[in-house]
Amino acid sequence: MLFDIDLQHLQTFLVVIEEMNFGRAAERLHIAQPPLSRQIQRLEKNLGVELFLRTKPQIQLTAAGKVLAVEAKKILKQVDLAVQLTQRANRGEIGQIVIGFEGSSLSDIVPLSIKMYRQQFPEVKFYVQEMSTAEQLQALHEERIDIGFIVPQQVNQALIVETIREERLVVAIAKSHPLATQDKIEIRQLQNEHFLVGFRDFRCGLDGEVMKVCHQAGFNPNVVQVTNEMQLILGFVAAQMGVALLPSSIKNIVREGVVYLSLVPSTVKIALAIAWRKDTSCSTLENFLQVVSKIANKVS
Amino acid sequence: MLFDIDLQHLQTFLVVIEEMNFGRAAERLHIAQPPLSRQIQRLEKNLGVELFLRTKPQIQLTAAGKVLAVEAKKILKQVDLAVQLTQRANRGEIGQIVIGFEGSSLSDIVPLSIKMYRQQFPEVKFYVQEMSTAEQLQALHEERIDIGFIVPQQVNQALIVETIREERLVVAIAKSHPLATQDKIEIRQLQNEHFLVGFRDFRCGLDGEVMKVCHQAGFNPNVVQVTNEMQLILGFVAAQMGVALLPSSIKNIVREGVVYLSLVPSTVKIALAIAWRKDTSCSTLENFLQVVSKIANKVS
DNA sequence: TGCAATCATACCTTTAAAGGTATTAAATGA
DNA sequence: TCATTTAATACCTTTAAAGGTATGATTGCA
Repeated sequence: MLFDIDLQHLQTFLVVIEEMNFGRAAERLHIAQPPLSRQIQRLEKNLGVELFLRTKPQIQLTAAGKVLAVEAKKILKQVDLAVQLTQRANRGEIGQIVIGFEGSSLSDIVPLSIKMYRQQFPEVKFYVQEMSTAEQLQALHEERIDIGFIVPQQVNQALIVETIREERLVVAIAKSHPLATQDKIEIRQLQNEHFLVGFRDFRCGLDGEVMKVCHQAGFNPNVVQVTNEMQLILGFVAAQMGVALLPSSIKNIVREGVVYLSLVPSTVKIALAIAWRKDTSCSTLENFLQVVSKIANKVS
Repeated sequence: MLFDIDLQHLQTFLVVIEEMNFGRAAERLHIAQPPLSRQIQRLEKNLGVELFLRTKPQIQLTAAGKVLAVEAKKILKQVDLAVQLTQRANRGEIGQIVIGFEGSSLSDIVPLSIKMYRQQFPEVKFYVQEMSTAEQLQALHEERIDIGFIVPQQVNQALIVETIREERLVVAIAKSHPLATQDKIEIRQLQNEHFLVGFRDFRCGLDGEVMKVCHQAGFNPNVVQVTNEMQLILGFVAAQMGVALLPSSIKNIVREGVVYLSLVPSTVKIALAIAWRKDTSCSTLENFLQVVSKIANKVS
């Protein structure tokens, strides 16, 4: 075999070099001198190279021995580092977390969670991307994201979904709009407005909830598919292109030209959930999940 | 022990990763599946880290496993390199040779030997320095040089001295000097001249031979200690500061203003020898010694 | 010449790991 | 539900290496 090299032997070899004396080296290693001699002999045999000249009063390193001395130190250092890194990864201290989110969660729970998590695990990297609930579920299966902030729904059993809060809905409407003078509004009052929604399907996620609310109020909303990005939606609202139905935490985002009206009755709610793969082997994620729960309890 | 990591296990681990299947990996390693499973288990136990998720149809790497996969590859590569380097050093293919020389050997035998040796071992570095025979013997003991080109003499038994050639002596004299018109000269004709010699002692080496030759001719030379460097000596000769007695191979160095006169009788000779440590463990040097012998036979 | 130091050798015991076969357990999928 | 796949477990043998003690060989030094 090519790698008939034993790290233990390399370590022993370095101790012998430090002492330049088999007896003392053996003492330092808490073994007798003959076993140590044989360990070095075995190393030499495995390499096919003589490492020491056994000149009597004082042994000497051969040229090859000097080369190996340098290399062995490097190897042991690298092995040590590898063990460290592996164990740290195991404890979730290093690595990365890719987050998907839809809607308003970015306005409070996601940044707060990341901030708190960072205090404990500063070396974990975050990648955050906005996508619809449906896209997130797909991305979770394909392992493109590690955790999704979604509107809860029935999912494949490979995933776990945990609702972390419920929010009331608010209507984002242009400040100049006639209806904007009230601060409460009923859904039926909006039946002639354009509803700004995302590009994707309406069967799930935030847009799905919007459709459901309208249908329950007895009308089919006049939707305009614009974008999934919350900031852009608000931009379109300000530009008087329509109204948007959003979770109330959106109120954290104050935007010129846009006002938020509470939707009545207040029983109309939308839930936010986190979803992740059941078989996740990632301690980074497990630790993050705990932080998210803690933050969710505080915020709501 | 810290390094209870077995390189064999790391290699096995990488094969399992490539196959992502214990059975196939075992097959590739020509062992049965249970021993392979145990090897991975042992690796995991030694690290204190789970590397695979044994999900049934398809195993998965954990986050820590992914980290180790990267590190293990690096380690194995480095070990491989270390073995290569050590073995090459053992064969004398890499390393360095420090040469000391006195007198004229630099004008032919040293550069020719280095040139020939380089063809076979291009990666060995050479360091060449001029010093007297006495200094070289000291430097050999202190391992500051690996081989010396000296005027042969009795040495400590830790060194080996091997004469490689004998040369006649020539007199380097200024072209303008009255004696420079002849092309042979007897030593007694120089008894009133200044003899340019090195800084160091006259009991051995080239300068020692010069003293001996003069004493045998019945006079005590009028010496001027200038420098050990041959090129500078020739410079002083050209500047008419005196004459120098040098081995005939110095004639390879043609210098404006300096002529070389053969010394008669031609029985007056000086030997050149190489010296090295008996306990040298250096294959680079052993190979170089062979080359030097070959060159010495050709040149003389 | 004999002593001290130092590493190698011989010979023994113990231990750990590797390797094998047979079987079990779990999970998927038809 | 049953067959199939796949890894783990149980149990065994063999082997290699580690460890020990006693002793021998070499060499420098007093």
